[in-house]
Amino acid sequence: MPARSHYRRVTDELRDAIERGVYPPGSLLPGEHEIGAAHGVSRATVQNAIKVLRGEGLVHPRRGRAGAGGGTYVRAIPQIRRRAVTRYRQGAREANAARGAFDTEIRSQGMVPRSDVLVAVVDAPERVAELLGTRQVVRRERRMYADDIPVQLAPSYIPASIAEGTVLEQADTGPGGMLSRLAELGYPQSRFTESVRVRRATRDEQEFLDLADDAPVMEIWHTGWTAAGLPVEVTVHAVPAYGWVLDYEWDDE
Amino acid sequence: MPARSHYRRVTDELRDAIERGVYPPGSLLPGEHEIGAAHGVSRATVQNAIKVLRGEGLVHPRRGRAGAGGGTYVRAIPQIRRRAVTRYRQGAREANAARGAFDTEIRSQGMVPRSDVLVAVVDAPERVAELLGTRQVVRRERRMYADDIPVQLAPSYIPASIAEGTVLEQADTGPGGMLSRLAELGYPQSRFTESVRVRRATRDEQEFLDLADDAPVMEIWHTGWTAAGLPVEVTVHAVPAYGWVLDYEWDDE
DNA sequence: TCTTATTTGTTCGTATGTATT
DNA sequence: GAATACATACGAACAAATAAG
Repeated sequence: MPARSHYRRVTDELRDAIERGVYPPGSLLPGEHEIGAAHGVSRATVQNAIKVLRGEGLVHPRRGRAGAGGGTYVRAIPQIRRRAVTRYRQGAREANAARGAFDTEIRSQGMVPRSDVLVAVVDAPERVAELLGTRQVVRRERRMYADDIPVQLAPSYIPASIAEGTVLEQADTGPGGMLSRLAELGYPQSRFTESVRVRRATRDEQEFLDLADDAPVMEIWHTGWTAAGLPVEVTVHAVPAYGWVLDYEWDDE
Repeated sequence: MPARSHYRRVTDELRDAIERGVYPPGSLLPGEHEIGAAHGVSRATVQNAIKVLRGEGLVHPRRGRAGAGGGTYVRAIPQIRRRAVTRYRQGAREANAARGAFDTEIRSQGMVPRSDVLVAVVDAPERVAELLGTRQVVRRERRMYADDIPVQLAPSYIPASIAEGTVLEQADTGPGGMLSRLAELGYPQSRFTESVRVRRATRDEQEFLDLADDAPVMEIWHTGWTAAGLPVEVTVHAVPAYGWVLDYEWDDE
């Protein structure tokens, strides 16, 4: 009887318990020995089960003594909806003095947005250089949080010829964010292309997003174009694959 | 320096070997004992490594005697690009007597498309009923292949009031596929919405797409609307998360 | 600062089960 | 039935991380 192997049964039961609130977000799962005893299986089997949940980003173990620090924690997974078409509209970006699309987006879903930015002039990665047609770029590396939970890592690239020496090299780009400033600089964007794929998280992403090392992320390559067909900005969004929903809409022709 | 664990090292080396063509698609990896001997680790460690590759859909073990059947196979992962906006245009769908969007899409990428369809009148799943505003629907369950490799599972739902007794209940919907027939029936679609998320594969999907049971799939909810704002078709595409790239494009306002 | 207790992380060896030819 | 190779499980051991004392 293949039925269901032990570790899958344990996986399902733990997941179920988590989803039904027996172990609410932020709480601690019982220790591995304890779970094993409760289900009548060995610790190795419990670990197999937990490994699956880790890959799903549902739990998040830390070594160390229980009580403080150690144990396997249930993660709060913010389910975030990203409305690609509407989020870039000027009205949305600048509503209530928001600092751009992410700000508005998170707030509209009842969470508190926060983000850090690291700016530098760098050599563009190959694919970015191809898209922008130049190697010299200003990189704005953003790390974003919702309710203080890391939810997105997104470096943006703008040709240095456009951004260098402007407000785009500062952390806070003001109301409406980067797109509003680019428009003021003479590069209003009117067309967007996005490319979505799923891949394993990189080391950096694992660390920042607190993901298991075989956890999937969605990678969104976003390019903004002027009416003349000039690409002026590329952003590579990386988000935990299980935590986001991407919405698109368009008219035929 | 955490000093990579053994199984991660083995994972990386196997993945690297696969990507560099040492083990080409369709070929057989060495047995688990053999890999273990080659890397100086136990079989359990090798299995940990292979489990990761399985989750990525890169390999695909089968039990049974070597030489025929048994062993761990390297999967041919067709990398497929789905151009959401262009694929639904009439010109694209009907080019060269194609049977719809998928046909054209796969052919344009140098592969041979094939698909099976199963049609039935059913009660719509809840979310579908909400979207279409009716419970009675015709379901067209499509299983799609590229170069004879299963690449997509996609049930479509059309209100029974529209589809029942029409060509839409037949397997082959003719040149241009479902959308062209719906247009002829008086329901041309002019607006589309899509919603993308990542989730674990269901049992059915695991089996058909030949995925590990914790493998991620991308789920694309596609809705087609008439100019009057009537939803006439919902399709839920499920594809292996690591094998597809989704392209979108739109103009601002 | 050092030690210690606790908890997860990795590995091994071994055994048994299951699918396939 | 026999042989092969993957699938799961157990028990044990030690490593690494973390915090408390």
